[in-house]
Amino acid sequence: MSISSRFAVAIHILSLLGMNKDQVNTSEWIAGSVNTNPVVIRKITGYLKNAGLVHVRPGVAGASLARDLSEISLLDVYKAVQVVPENELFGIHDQPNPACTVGRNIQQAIEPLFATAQLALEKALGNVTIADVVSNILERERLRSN
Amino acid sequence: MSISSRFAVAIHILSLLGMNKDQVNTSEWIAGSVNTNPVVIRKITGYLKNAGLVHVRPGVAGASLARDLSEISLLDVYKAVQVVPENELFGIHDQPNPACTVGRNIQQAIEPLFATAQLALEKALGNVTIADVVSNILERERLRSN
DNA sequence: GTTACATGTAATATAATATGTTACAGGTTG
DNA sequence: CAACCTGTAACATATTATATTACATGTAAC
Repeated sequence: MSISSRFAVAIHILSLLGMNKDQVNTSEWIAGSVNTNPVVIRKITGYLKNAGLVHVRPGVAGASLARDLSEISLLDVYKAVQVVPENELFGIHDQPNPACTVGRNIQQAIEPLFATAQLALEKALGNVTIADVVSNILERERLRSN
Repeated sequence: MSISSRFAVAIHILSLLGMNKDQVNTSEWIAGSVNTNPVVIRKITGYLKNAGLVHVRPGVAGASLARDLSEISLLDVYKAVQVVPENELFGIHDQPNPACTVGRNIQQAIEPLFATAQLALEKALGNVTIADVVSNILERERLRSN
């Protein structure tokens, strides 16, 4: 099973906001680019707002960036949209048998190992910003027109 | 959402097999330690068998290691039990709008970034073996008895 | 202040998935 | 043959992701 595409959609949204700073980006308009329902966009935008990444206000059309794209890492977005429960990228089976040596120690033995792997993932996400994503998009667009 | 605990259970199983090499480890016995149904164990053991990590035969009681524990990394197990579709740790929304600059480039722009993060995760998992896990378990067990 | 329109959010529908369980077919050993 | 195990299909249940409808609330323009 994969990590929710909500993460990818959030990146899509932020890229749009960065490229259309002078436009009014309504949830319906964004939904048209992402190809989903406006409510889905509003929900995700809500996560981004709570994380302080975008500005949105009830009744006022459009979302806008709260920070420069170069100051929003993929990790910021990843955490904002909560696609993975905090420190629980890897699920652990609960209630192993305490009467067994392995059973009564496995959870604590595994936990730090999983945490290390998770941190490696997060560090990689922290090394990239949405500005990088937009640069990449623009580069690809340039190549298309040739 | 977290990665299936099937991964953690598989580590549990292999740890058991390593610590009880002289015993006959039936699916029912293992299930008792993991605290689940024997069929679940047999299913996971099947994955491990397909990956060449354990020996099991229809009709013959017990599973056993096909390799030394020090030669089974968490990454081997992770891949064996297929808790994540190949190269798709991160889900991507499909069919973004091709009429939009972002829509028609976002997938290809994001893909390599996600791949890099995924590789970082896998590399971390590759650095640890089941032997390390068992050592950790034994160390914790020693501390308990003091 | 009322009209038009946008966001926020609850409620619901549907599909996919994880986990557990029953049932049983087929293999192996004594 | 008898006892027992693994492999696996079939099914139940719970959880989750995504989409959708409906509507309450906020804002701005006229």
